[in-house]
Amino acid sequence: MLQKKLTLRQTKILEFIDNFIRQNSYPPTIREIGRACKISSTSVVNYNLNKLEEGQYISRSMRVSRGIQLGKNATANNIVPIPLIGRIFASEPVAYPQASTSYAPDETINLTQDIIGNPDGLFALEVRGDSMIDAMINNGDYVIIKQQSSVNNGDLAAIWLVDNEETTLKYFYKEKSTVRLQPANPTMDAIYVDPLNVRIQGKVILILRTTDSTRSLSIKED
Amino acid sequence: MLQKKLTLRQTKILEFIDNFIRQNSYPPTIREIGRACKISSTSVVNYNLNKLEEGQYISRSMRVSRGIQLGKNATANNIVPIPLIGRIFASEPVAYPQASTSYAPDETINLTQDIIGNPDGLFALEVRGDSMIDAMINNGDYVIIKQQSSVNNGDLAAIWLVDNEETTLKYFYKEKSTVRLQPANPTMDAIYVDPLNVRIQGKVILILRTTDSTRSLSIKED
DNA sequence: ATTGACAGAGAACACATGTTCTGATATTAT
DNA sequence: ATAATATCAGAACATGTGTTCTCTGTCAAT
Repeated sequence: MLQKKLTLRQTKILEFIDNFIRQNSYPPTIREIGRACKISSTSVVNYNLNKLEEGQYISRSMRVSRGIQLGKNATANNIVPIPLIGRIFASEPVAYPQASTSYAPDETINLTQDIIGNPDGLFALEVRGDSMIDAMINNGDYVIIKQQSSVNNGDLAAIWLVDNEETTLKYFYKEKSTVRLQPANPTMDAIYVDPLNVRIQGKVILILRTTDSTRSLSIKED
Repeated sequence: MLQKKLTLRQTKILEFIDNFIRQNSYPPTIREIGRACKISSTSVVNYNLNKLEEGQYISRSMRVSRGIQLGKNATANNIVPIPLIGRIFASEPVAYPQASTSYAPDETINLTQDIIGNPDGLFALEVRGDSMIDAMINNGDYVIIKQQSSVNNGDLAAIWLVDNEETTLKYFYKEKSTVRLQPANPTMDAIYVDPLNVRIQGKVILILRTTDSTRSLSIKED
């Protein structure tokens, strides 16, 4: 899809719509747009809105007041709720999210789609204890993990070590006959384990750390 | 604030508004609500909307079509755009966001309000190089900082060291006559500096790390 | 210079929409 | 039971709001 060039006025209108929705959580009317962008005529606003719709910057619902939505060529910031399904301790397995269609976990972490990308199969874990310090992850951090049973070389993965009966977060490298697990902290040495000993639980997508001790990460609870 | 009990009709209305907004990204009109909830009279819808507003489930903009927002007793996840104003290098000062009213930065990081709390005075920095590794912050991480000229003891702060001419992120402790800057990594020692040598630039609220190498943190650019 | 496409201004129209009034019915307290 | 209060229905009203029409001005191509 060719991205059409916008006139100065159209950019101004688009920005105003974006800000207006962010501020009021409902879209502006044609006249409100005109007032903000110094356009006296409603038809001119209407004209430019149609141009914006042609370029997929917005989409309009005809004959509907405030019937403007931001299109895919504007900033699309959908909120994605990520279920917080547990905490990583040193020696406990990670509980998987049940594949229930109507997931309604007690706690969720809300992020925007532009940060986490495809939200499918994502879940969040809270890190407890210092067991993950070799991955440069602190006590209290949240890790957002994409659930998958294999990862590429170099990915930071959540790995269940069968023998040790513990989950660690390390960079994964498959070598000839062993698996090298490289801590993120360069001052620490890698460990080498038998492939049969590793169960890949997922790939770490994001690490979230709130550093304000006066208020912990506020999470929606029921 | 006491949570008022809702009638069946009010719950139905609230649910409809929630779904409608999720689907259309603009709020419904009074008549649309009435049609969906089988209420023939607009005044009855209006009446119940006022009740919902009293209970903080929604808030209304008087005399505005579709002037309904979900209140704090409903699910309220406002997206907060945080301007990305620069990158921390080892030996460069941090540029502050200009206090322009019409802020329209080239790049923003979008988070939800429940994560970052009060969005005032927030800005984001990208960490470049390994200079922050003693704060357990990696190259490529994003730090979200609340702009303030003083911090409490124990806060993780962005500090400009005048003599060294560099910005570091360290835990701040004011002691009798010196300032102790404690790295987050417990294997590293604290440094002690003269209070006159430190310029507090802000307090670190959040650290964001994308670990997926195949896709970097996508940020809105113009 | 002439044309045609594009952008804009202003006015008018039709209808959508929030508001308000009167009165009826249900629910609750005393 | 009776009064008081809450909820509802219907209608009427004023204004908000999208749409459309005509006319004007700008700018590039011929």
